[in-house]
Amino acid sequence: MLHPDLLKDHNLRSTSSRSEILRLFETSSHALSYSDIEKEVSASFDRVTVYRTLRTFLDRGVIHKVLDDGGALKYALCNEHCRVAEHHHDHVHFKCTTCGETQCLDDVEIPSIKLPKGYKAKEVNLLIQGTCPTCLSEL
Amino acid sequence: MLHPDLLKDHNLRSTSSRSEILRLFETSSHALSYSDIEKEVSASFDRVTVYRTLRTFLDRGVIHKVLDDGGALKYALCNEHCRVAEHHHDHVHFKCTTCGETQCLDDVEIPSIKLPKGYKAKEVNLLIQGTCPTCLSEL
DNA sequence: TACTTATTTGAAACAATGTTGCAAATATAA
DNA sequence: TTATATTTGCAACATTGTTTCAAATAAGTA
Repeated sequence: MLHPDLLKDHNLRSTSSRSEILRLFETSSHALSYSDIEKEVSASFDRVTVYRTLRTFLDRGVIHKVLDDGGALKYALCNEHCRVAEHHHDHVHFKCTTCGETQCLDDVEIPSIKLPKGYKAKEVNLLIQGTCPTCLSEL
Repeated sequence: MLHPDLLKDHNLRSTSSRSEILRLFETSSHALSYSDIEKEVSASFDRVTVYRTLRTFLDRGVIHKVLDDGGALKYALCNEHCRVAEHHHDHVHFKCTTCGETQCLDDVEIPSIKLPKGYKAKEVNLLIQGTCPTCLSEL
């Protein structure tokens, strides 16, 4: 499941910060916030480098934003469905309000939404909040 | 359309900061961020009071959060559909990436989403981004 | 391999967003 | 009018995010 050439594929120079941060995304089951990443790499890289790496990954379509209704934005790896080639992006994320983790639900389709006249949609984000299977089973 | 007793209705003491901030929401056609509000009331009230008023309004169900994939969260007045009484909250918002304004689309229904087994939803937020009628007509 | 150049990084400074503790001020009820 | 619980302002702090610029480095070329 690892993509050793994901950087090259996106025309990005291979640097240790990018490889390391990419590895974090590849091995995480849930979306990561800046602070999640900072915790892991603060010994090796500067804060600013983390922010810049995230922005670069976003710009090149390596990761996408994951909405959060709390403090900070989160990010997750793009899959085949959300390549730049696609004419528009749909994302469904589930945030567990108990453990705080947010997962991409790639298999859930957003039914087509009928917008009022005059609105033109480019990107659709659905954030569902509730309790995840793990936390539900621990109640 | 103004609710002079919206504060009393929510068991909130009537203070000038609350009335003023509530008025901003009632007269705005789009969701407001902290900085939108701060711009209007900084001469009269302290920053902290604005943050605390927003939190109080959220806690009491006067306003709800409006997701944004950029800098800061936004807020908008709750309507009849999103009272605390309801067992769960559904929100549809449209953000125009040209003018930056976000509107509540109260008339748009979120079709029911089938979640994978084990997930329990409490709140659903749909953020649609694109171009609003006003900006479309100015192209 | 060594050189060249464009890109990336770290460090410092700054700006915006958001929270907490505490004393002073004020809304409401008696 | 007074008593009390709530709200406010202020100071201090914490987190999140950006910009500038010089130093370091990745990658292509001689």
